[in-house]
Amino acid sequence: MPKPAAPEIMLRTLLRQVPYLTETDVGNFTALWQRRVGLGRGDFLIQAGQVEHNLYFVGSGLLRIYYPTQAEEICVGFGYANNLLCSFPSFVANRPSDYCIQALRRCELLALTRADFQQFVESNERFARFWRAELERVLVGRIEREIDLLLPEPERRLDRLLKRSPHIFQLVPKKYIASYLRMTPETLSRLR
Amino acid sequence: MPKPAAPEIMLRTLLRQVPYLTETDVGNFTALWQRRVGLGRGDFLIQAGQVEHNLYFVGSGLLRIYYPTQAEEICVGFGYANNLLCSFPSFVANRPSDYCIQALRRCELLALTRADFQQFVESNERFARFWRAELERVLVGRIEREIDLLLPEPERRLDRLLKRSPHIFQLVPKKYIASYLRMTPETLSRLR
DNA sequence: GCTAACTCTTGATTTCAATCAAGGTTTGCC
DNA sequence: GGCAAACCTTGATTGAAATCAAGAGTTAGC
Repeated sequence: MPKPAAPEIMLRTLLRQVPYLTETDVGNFTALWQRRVGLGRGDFLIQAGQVEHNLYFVGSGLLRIYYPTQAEEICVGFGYANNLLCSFPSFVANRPSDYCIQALRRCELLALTRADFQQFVESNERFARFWRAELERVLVGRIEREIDLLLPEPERRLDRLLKRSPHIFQLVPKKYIASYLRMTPETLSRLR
Repeated sequence: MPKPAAPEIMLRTLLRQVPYLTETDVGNFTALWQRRVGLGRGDFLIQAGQVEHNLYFVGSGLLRIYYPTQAEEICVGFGYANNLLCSFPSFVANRPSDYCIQALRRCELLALTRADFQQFVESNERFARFWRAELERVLVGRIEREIDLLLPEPERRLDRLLKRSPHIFQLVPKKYIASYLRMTPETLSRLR
């Protein structure tokens, strides 16, 4: 296996794929991601009630985003290597998070503050366009995910996830996938 | 009851609330909404398989957005007066819609083509900011809706909708609300 | 205003996923 | 490498919501 590239390199490489961002844009933006965050298994990136002040880039590791209720913890998403991650409603509205984000294994992240991020978006028209496209992409993903959750049959929900994100079955412990699919680990196990 | 204002007036009035849009921005934008669409009860604004070329503004009436499956029609949202409406994934990605949008009663809409819309967003930085803020707002709404759907108890799902959107219980036939809440009309009825 | 279609409610029964329980396996950590 | 904790699977039972069914109430359209 190749040694994973440093997260900064990977972030820069990914941004260079965006055709309308200039090399200067990419350089200026990646320069803002100064803070490195390391997490061990079980550590929290954010707990419910805290305000999310940062956007993160996952260099390596795996995290889960969950909504804690009195009865249970409902898994609503995962953080993978080479993806952005934050408690989004808290980040954009600057209000306490309803969600917890927890490392499921050792993780390495880069962090960028909301203030730096917002200032950059406001000051760079091309980057604003990039962010708009990202928002649209994520929103479309959420809308598709809504269908997954509305299907009454556990089997159809599983089918859709298998089609859309087969890789998570290799990465993520089944019990979290079960929660994400709104079923018990037993039900998921029996469907396989 | 006051006679409802013409949809153009209402659209203009709403946009004027946005502090960073100038009067000229508002005027230029509303001028693009030329086409009026009238629908009768049961008519379709779009059917699954068609590509959504328009963004709509609902002047009056009520519509449902649903995902048709072989077994059933799953309701994923509603269109109300004074709101924007479209089959979003189809509209932004220019691909066939997975959804149908149907009038539940007589409706009056304004339409704007994707081309006109995109061109305006690209050409007006203030408006691009407005659209970005809209995307963030809608995305946060979707994320909250996801929790609603993940709650295993029908009662808790109903509770959350009652808190978030009590008005829909006055506007929308219960059977569609039941589908939206992932339960049968019988279950919804018994919970009340 | 009348009629027909649609809607909502209530009751009886069935079904399927949750729960409870236990054994075997894998993973993480010292 | 070995131990402990976490994880996955399988089986038996339970329970809550779906389904089936019927009747009352409401709405839309002529």
